Amino acid sequence: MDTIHVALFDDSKQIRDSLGTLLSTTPGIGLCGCYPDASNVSAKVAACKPDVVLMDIDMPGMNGIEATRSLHTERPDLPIMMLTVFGDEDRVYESLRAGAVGYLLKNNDPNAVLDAIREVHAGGAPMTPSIARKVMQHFQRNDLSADAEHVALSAREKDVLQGLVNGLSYKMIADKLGISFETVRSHIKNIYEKLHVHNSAEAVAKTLKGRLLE
Amino acid sequence: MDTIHVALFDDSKQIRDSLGTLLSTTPGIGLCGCYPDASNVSAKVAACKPDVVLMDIDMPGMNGIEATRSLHTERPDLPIMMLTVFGDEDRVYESLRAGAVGYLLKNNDPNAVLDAIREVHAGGAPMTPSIARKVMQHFQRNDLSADAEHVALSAREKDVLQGLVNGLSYKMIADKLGISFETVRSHIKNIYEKLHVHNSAEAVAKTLKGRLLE
DNA sequence: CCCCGTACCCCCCGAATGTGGGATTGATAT
DNA sequence: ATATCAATCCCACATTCGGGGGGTACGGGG
Repeated sequence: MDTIHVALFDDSKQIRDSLGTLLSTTPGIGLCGCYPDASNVSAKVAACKPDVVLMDIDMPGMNGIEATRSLHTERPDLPIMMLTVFGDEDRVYESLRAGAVGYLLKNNDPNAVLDAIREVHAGGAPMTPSIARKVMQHFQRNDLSADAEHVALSAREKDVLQGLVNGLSYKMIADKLGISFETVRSHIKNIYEKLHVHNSAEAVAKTLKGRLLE
Repeated sequence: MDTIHVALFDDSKQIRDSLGTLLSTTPGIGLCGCYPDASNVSAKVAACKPDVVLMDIDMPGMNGIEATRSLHTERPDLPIMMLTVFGDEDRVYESLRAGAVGYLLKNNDPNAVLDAIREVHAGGAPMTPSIARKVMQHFQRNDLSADAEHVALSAREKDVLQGLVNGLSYKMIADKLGISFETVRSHIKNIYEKLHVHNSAEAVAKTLKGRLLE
């Protein structure tokens, strides 16, 4: 399978025509679907089976961000790349949060477009440095609190802690793990001591902020 | 201030010489410090006052990742860029988590190095698509749970919830906010109803996963 | 004017939690 | 072999929570 099948969503006929032609005439890349809007996006994608989706951010009806969110929820492994114009960083950022893996500027030169498609298909995430920086800020923000602590929890303690994070009561954790209520309490005591906390809320907060369950 | 001051940490004399020469002879960029190791990194940085730090990942003594973590904790706004060799994605990724904003391949051509420095100084985050994809995966992972919910908490409810996240008991929250214990309980009850949760652990988990306090 | 949401306060009661002791296994390290 | 430690279980006790009521005051919309 060496041809990358691409589906294109864009309300501008001009873009569809120019990008569509580019894609279908490039060896190794094929246009398998071309749509002016993203309504029923999952049905359309199911019909044309693309390897990569190009999605305009601005579209009438269902906009590209919502379509991306919906499609990404359903098909997390299908890479979606946004099409946008220069300077629309906020919405690009929103799109990335919604599940897009990268984006393309519409006025990019044809080679950049093709490169980006190949890159995405190969598992990359093309983006400009300024967007990457925004992403990085979110990415790093959490590590401030529990940075160096690196607590060593046993496997069983992690199970119990995961239960707490999921909002389960001691009894429910016991049932779920097939152990006794008292054992859960024991584990919790040990966990609290290791984390230096005194209640479940603080334990969960420390767990999530410090990514102790990864 | 149009000259970008760069500090360079690398244990290889060859790299220090070649990169150092490149940096000091380029208009608009200046080398303000050049060190073979990252011990006492914050003192060194305080001494030479760089705008951008270039940090080798591999160094004897304190390695570049730890140095980055320490420096980033102390000076979150100082951009740090890692120096590495091709294929070391895991450690690049770790570095980004530790606070670096991007990285450079050591065998990059000189123009790429200079471009990256300028980009970082301008607020960008240069990285290759494959690293960006890794970052994106972490970035997107959280939003799955509480995506569309977007609960509207009142200002006071957020105060109380913040208290829970900080591990405070009802009584401590009451003291901190200068309201009565019973009022805290009222707020908590309302919060639980809005979040559809039944205990503090679940509330904290939902809050942190869904970013409800931003 | 009345309704609704917000913030604030109060009571009761049963269930859950936090903390302080234990104990017993089995595996692993010394 | 002996110590250590994770994992399992148990009890007792005080405190905290969670859910159910109830209330006042204030302000903005309908």
